[in-house]
Amino acid sequence: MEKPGSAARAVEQLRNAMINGELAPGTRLSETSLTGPLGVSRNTLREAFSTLIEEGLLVRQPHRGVFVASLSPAQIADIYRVRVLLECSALSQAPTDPPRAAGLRTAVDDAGRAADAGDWRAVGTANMHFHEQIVALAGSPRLDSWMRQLTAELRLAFVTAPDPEALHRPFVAMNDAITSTYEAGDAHRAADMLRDYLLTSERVVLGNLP
Amino acid sequence: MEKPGSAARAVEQLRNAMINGELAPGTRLSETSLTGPLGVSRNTLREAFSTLIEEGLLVRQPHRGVFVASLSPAQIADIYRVRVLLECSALSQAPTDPPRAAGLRTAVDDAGRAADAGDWRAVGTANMHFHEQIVALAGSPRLDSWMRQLTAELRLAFVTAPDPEALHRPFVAMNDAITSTYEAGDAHRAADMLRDYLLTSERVVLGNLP
DNA sequence: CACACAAGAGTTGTTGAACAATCTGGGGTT
DNA sequence: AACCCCAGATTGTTCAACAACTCTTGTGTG
Repeated sequence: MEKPGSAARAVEQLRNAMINGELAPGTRLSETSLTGPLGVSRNTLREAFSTLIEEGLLVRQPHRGVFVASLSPAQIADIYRVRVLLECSALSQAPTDPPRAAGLRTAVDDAGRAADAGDWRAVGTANMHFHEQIVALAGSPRLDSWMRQLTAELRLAFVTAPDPEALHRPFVAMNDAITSTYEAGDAHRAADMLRDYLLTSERVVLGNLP
Repeated sequence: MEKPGSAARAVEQLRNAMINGELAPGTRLSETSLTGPLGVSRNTLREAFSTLIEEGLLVRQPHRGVFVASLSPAQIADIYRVRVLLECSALSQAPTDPPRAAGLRTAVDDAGRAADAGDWRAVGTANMHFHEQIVALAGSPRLDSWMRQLTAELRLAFVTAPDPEALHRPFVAMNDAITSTYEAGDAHRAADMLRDYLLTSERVVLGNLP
């Protein structure tokens, strides 16, 4: 068993609070007023801030404080540009003989179950997991880490969306179709589908901003 | 003018010390014994460590200390896999009408001058700058940031090389050729050349490990 | 009324010290 | 040689204090 350590625990709590929407983008995180609820000292809290800043979930304005990151349309467009590059490359170069679709399939199934239950936040989580699994096909730990960072940041754009169902539902079926195409051995066609998928996803996300 | 702040200054000093080879990979950085030379307190030093760990230049072994990262052959192979993906994509999709080769050209010139002077460390710096400029063609701030991180880590593999000339000299001419091909408007051929370039570079780096 | 400016409060940046938790190395025992 | 235990050293964490900076407020001046 791992022993998280106070700093790592604070990081986890803050990250979950942001993903669950309890901390809206743009809100200021005061150091002194957070030491109490998190039960850590100011120094440890600053260390937790540092890692979250490196992950892009927080931004620091010197001598002014740290704020929950809020993505501009330009930043979202940048994220999708990178996603197209990473995911399509990984999928089109993935082995097809045999295909390694186990991770994709479980993510798709999770998304389907969550959609049936109407839990759109869980659908979003499963969808992000699906895309992380696509990048995992490249077999690069570094790309995996970067992709996790991308999905974490992108979720900040989800929590403020007024219509989460519109944001996540259309993509469950697309995930299934892409996975099936890849399982059938046609990685390049799956990658083409994925590219279209990402472009429409970008439009949907940009259309759901405040 | 910017006012770096103590933590940022310590980060800069440590990073330069690593790039210049004064801190060999694998050496242990004791907290107490570094507060003196850097003139910062232990807490500030730990914050500096945190950022360098996030950048991949240091690694922390819990309750044992922080060490200068040393790249395993597998990690170097991973870096080159990612470089091929990023750089070749950026170059093949770069605009050719007109080509935006100004940044590339200045980096090539810098490398040439440093090679004439026999300053191989400066040649390596200019070469890394060349590749950062290639990724910059994609126009993505995020990719720029990731690429800077890659080059910084890769330099850790350079400082221990027994023959720095063999590590950097062959690539000055190749940079020139790739830039000329791109300037002539053939981005795809330039990308193909770059791919071969990177594969041979990987072999050279792996052959120059301790 | 509009505006510049100074004082004040509040927050962040940094330091130093203290204590707990953990690793390291050596000595003794079997 | 293998094992156990202990002292020393180092890291992990917290606390308290002060300096540096920002923002707000209030005041005086034109």
